[in-house]
Amino acid sequence: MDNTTGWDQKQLINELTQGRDFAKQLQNLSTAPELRELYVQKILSSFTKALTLLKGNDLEGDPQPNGPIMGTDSPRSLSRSPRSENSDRVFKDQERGDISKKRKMLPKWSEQMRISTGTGLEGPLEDGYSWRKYGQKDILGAKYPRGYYRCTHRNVQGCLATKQVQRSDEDPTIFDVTYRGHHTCFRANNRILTLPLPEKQEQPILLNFRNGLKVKNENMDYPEVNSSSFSFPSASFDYSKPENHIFSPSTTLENNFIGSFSPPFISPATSESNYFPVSSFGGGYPNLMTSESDLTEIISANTSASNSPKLDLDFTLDQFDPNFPFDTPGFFDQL
DNA sequence: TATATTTGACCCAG
DNA sequence: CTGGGTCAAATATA
Repeated sequence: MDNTTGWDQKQLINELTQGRDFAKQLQNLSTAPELRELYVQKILSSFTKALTLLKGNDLEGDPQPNGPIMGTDSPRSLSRSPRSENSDRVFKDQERGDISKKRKMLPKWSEQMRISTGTGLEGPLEDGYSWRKYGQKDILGAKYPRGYYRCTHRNVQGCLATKQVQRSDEDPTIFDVTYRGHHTCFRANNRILTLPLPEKQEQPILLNFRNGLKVKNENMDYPEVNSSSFSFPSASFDYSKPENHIFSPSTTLENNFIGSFSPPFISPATSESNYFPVSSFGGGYPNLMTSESDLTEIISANTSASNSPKLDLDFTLDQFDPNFPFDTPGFFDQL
């Protein structure tokens, strides 16, 4: 481990310690849900920083996940045609390398969701997006096969989002869903989530939120760190306490959400059209975050698990204010 | 018909 | 070489 990456062990320890301390404080907080969120924030920040330190700077790359790289589109699908016979593998060359790199760069995170058998919800696990299955594989040591899904709109809009669904060995009610890449397709307005057709889709979604299990950010390189990620029990969210919160309809509502770090605008539905000004997001923060996308992933994943789509009400992208107050006190704090 | 799933083969990273 | 991820022809479904 030559330290060429330049991460400072001391700093790393510091970050981790800080994270631990915040967690402790969080533990001791019996009230003030807002403060709790704040600490969760800080913990996240610390670990994110620590991760960044570990990864070193050579890994960060990829400042623009959805950038023009895609312009080269998938050489595979294009020149793939006749795979049979001879030829075919003649012209793979550099294009392949390109693609595999791309694949590696795609942000990845996973969620575990439990379903109750008998509700009729079994495989698909609706999450508001439309997926198309493109493969299934038996995984070594796993009892159940893993399903591979990609966004339905890949061809039309080049949306590279994919997910894998793996049923747990011992607990068939638990599905491990790993998402990879952002949705770049437009089609998904929150409407889809907010007013999901009849009931078929609604049920699963609600179920997810009910049991909202855990969400973890996965960097592949450090699985151990990931395993220490946070879980958000169903009740991580109680705005049932008016207390001194001014629960006024418009303004405060937003504030409230933001303050408690549950930005509705990053709900699973909106996150795909996630082209909000990144600059304002990571602007003040150097390259501490591996990449904005990474962070975004965490956020969206979290919200998807703990935030009911019903809460989105009529929130639409149109309402999204580009001047979103990221400067909310405590937001990423000193990140 | 068009669109989605199934499924065996292909390809690449480790 | 092996295992995991993907492709695309065949098949199923609307």
